[in-house]
Amino acid sequence: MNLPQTEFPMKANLPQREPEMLKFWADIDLYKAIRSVSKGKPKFILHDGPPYANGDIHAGTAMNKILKDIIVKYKTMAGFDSPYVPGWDCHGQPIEHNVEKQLGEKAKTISQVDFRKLCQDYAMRYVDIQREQFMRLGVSGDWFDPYLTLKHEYEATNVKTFGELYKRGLVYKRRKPIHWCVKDQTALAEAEIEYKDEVSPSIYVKFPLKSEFEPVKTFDEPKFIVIWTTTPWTLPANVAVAVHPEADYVAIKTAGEILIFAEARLEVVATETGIADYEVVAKFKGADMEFLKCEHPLFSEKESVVVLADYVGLDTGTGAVHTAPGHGQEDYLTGLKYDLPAPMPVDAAGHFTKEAGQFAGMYIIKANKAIIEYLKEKNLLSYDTEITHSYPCCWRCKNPVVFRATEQWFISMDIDDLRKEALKSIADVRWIPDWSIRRINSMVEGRPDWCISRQRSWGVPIPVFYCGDCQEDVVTEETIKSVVELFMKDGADAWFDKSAEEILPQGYTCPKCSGKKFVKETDILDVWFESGVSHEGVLKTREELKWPADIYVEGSDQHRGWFQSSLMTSVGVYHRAPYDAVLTHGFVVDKDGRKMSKSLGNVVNPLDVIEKSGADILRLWVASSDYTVDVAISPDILKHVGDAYRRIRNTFRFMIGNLFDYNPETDAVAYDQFLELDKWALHQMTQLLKTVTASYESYRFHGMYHTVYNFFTNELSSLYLDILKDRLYASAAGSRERRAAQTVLFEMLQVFTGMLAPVLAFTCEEAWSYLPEAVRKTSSVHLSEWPVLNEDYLDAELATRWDKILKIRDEASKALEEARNAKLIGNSLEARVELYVDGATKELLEQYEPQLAQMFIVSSIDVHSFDAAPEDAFKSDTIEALAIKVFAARGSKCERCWRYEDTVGESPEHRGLCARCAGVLAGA
RNA sequence: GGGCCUAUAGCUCAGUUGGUUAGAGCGCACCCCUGAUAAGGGUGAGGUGGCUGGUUCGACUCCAGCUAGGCCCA
Repeated sequence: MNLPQTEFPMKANLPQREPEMLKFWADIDLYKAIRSVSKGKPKFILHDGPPYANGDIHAGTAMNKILKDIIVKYKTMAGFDSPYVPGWDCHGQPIEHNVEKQLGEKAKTISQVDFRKLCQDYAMRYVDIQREQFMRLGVSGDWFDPYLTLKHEYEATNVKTFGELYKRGLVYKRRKPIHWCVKDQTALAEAEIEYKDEVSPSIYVKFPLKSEFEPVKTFDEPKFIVIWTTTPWTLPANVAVAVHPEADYVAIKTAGEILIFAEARLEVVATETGIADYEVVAKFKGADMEFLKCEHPLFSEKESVVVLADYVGLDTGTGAVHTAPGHGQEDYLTGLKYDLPAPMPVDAAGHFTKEAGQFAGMYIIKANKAIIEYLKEKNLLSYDTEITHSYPCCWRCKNPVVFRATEQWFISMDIDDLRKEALKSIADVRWIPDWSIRRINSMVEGRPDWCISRQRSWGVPIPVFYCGDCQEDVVTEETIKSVVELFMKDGADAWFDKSAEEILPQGYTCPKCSGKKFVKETDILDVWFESGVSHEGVLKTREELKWPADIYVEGSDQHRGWFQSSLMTSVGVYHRAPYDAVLTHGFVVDKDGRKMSKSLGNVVNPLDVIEKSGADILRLWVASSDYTVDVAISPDILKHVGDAYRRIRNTFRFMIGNLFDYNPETDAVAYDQFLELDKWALHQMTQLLKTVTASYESYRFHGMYHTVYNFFTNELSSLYLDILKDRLYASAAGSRERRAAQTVLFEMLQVFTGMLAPVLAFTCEEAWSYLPEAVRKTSSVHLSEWPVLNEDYLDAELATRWDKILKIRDEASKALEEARNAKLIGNSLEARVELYVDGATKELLEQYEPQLAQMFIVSSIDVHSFDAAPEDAFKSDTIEALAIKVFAARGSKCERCWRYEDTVGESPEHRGLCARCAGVLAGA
C-alpha cells in the first residue's frame, strides 16, 4: 500500500509558523529578490496612499494593505515589475495634539523647533509600530525605505508644487472663519473642540427694512425683518439676513409697526415677544425677499441684505437668520455665493477693533450686554432672555470657542479652469467600481476652493515671504528655488530656525518695491496637500517607480481626500491625473453592517486575529469578501473563514502526501498516457485557471475565492481525489496509472499554490517548500511565475462526455444513500450497482462499463436496458430514463483495497486479496 | 438636510438584456467511513428576496416612497 506520507502538518498553527516564514523572507531578502527577477519587465505601479502615523493598525487599514498586496503579488507573478513603496503621513494636527497633551504645561514654553522634534519622534515611533504590523500581515514592499512625508526631499516637494501652482495663478489669499480660542489666542481643529452646555443671551433683533417691498408697500408703518440670535457680539459683523427660499413668511401689523418673519414661527414669536394684538397683513415666499436691503441695527450707515439659504430652519428662531460671514461656516459660504464682504471686527484676543465703532476695545462676551442695551435704546430689540445650549469650547482652556475669519491660503478651483480640467482628467481614469466616477465627479463639481493653510507647527510651511516694506507676498522662482534647496538639505525645520534673509538668496530684494526686509509666512500646509503631492515626491522621484501610477487603491472616503488632493496637485501642474485607475473599497463593519466602535463592543482587532488565527485567515477573509461595498467582520465570520482555510490546507496536504515517492523528473507520465478522468481533471483545472486569472485581472478577488473553493470541494475532494485514492494507495507504486495520478496532482499542486499565493501568502509558501527541490525553480512561491495556462489540457468533447457520466454518478449517490439508510450497505464499496438506461446514455455507459465501479467508488457496476429496471429501483428525478438498483456487493472484501471481489481468495499466496492486489504484490 | 452606495437562505457569495419550482459552498441535521483521521464521503432540511406601493400578461430584476446601515458633506 502506498499511503500518503508528509510532514506538512494538518494543523496550520499559523501564529507560530507565519513568523518563521517572515524570517525566511527576510533571510532571502524576498523583496529585493523579486526586484531582481522582475528587472526589465513592464512596470505595474500601485501607489500606496499613506496611512497616518498614529496608533495601531485596525481592520480597515489591514484590509486596505492586504488588498494592495494581493494586487501587487498577482501582478508580480503575472509578469510585471511591480515595486511597492509604502508611505506614511507624518505631519498634522493629531500628532501635534498628542505631543502637546504629553507635554502638559511645558507645551507653553517649548520652542517651535524642539516641539517639532518631539512630533517627529512621535511619528517615527508609530511608523515603526505600523511597519511591523503591516509586515506581519505578509505584505511585501520596500518596508525599510518607505516614503515619509517628513523626509527632507519630500518636504521640498511640497514647496516645489506650491511654487508651480502659485506660478499658474491658482493660489490666493482670503479671509475664512475658523474655530478660534480667544483665551489661548490660537486656531483650533475640529478635534480640539469639546461641546459643553453654556448659557447665552437669546434675543430677537429688528432689522429696519429700507427697500420698498411690494406685499407691504401700502403700509406707512416702519417695517422690520426680525432675526433671532444667541451671539449678540457677532452683530457688528452682520452683512446679511438669510431666509429660506421656499418657506412661507408673513408680515404682521402690531402696535404701529410691521414685523416680518416665518409663518411657521408666528405663534412662538408672538408669544415670546408678548405681542397680543396683531394682524397678518401679507404672506409671501422667502424667495420674494431676496436682495431687500435693511439698515444695520447697530450702524445705521451700513446695510444688511436679504439672501436665500437652504439651511435656514424653521424649528427655532424666526426663519430669518443673522448672517456674519466672518463668524460662521454657513454664513461664510453664503457670503461667497452673494459676494458679500466678511468684516472681522474681533481681534485675536477677543476684543472689538475700531471696525466695531462704539464697541471698540470691549471684550466680546462682555460686549453682549452693551449691544443689547444699545438695541433696546434704539427700540430694535423685542425679546431678551437666556438660553442654555451645547456650545463649542476649547479642549485646553475649556472656554467657549468663536468663529473668527482670518487670512487663509486657497487653491482656486476656477481660476484658469482647474475644476474643468480636473473633471476632464477624471473621465480619462478607470474608476473601479464604476459608480466611483459619479462620486468623484459630483464632489469635484461641487467643492469649494481648497483651503491649504493651517495655523500649526507640525507640518510644511507655506513658502511665502512678505516684503517688510510694501507688505506684498513674495513667491518667485528664485524664492521657491532657495526654499526647495534649503528643505532638501535641512528639512522644513530650517524654516523655523532661520530668518527670511538667511533663507533667501543673498541680497534678495522685493520685486515690487526693492525692499530688503522680509517676513516669513507662519502658516503651514494642509496635510492633504502634503499627501496630495506624493505622486510628485514619490512616483516622479524614485527611480523604480513611474508617473502616472497604474492604480491607487483606497477606501471610499478618499474620494474627498487623497484621490482628490492628488488629482488637484497633478492637474494643477501637469494637466492630467496622477493615476490611470482608481480602485475603492468599502469600510469594515460588524456582522450587522454597523461601524465598529468601542461602545457597541463590536471591534475586531486584526492584531488579535493574527495572534489567535494567523494573518492568512485575515487575508482569506479579505479575499472572500466583496470589497466594493462595506465588508463585515465578526468572530463568527472569521470562524467560517477558518473552516474554509482548513479545507484548502488539507487539500494541499493530501496532494503533498501522495507525492512522497514521486520524482517529477523520472516518474512523470505523458498526457496521452493519462486515464480519461485525469484528462477531465486537467481540463477542469485549466478552465479554472482561466476563470481565476480573469478574476484577478478584474480585481474580483471574492469571485476568485468562491470559484477556487468550490473547485476544491466539488471537483477535487468529493470527486477526483476521492476516486484517486484507490489508484494511489492500491496500484503498484510505479504503475502507469498511479504515476499518471501523481503527475496530475503534482501539476495541480503547482498551479494551486501559484494561483492562491497572492492571497494565502504564508500557506502557499509553506506548501511550495514541500515541492521536490529539483523542480522548484525558485526558493519562494512569490518568486515564481503565474501558472502557465496549458491549452493542450483543454478537451471540451471529453469533458462533456464525462460530465454526463458524473451526473449519473450523482444519481447513484442518492440510490446508495437510500441503500445505506436501509442498512443494506455502509461504505459504498459494499455495494454492487445496476444501472438501467436507454439510448445514447446507455451507449456511453457501456463504453466505460469496466471503469464505472472505480468512478462511482463501488465494487461493481453493470449496465442494463431501462425496460429491465425492477419496480423498486431508484428512479432519477433529474435524468430521464435512468433507474438504479443497489445490491450488496458480491464476493468478499479484499483486505488490501477493501473492494468486494469474486476474485478474493483465488491467489494461493494472498488468500485475503483480490486478483488486482495479488498481482500488485506479486509484481512488487 | 444633501450626494454616492448597500439590503437575496444562519454565513460568504451567484443570479445574463424582467419570463417556467431563486442557485453554490460553508454551517446545520442525519447517515457512512476510520488508509487525507482534531480528516474524508453521502443525503437532506433551510429564502414573505428589507418594507410598501406602482409599471407589466409577468419583477429579486424597472420606477417611487419608506426603513435600516455605510462613506462624505452640511
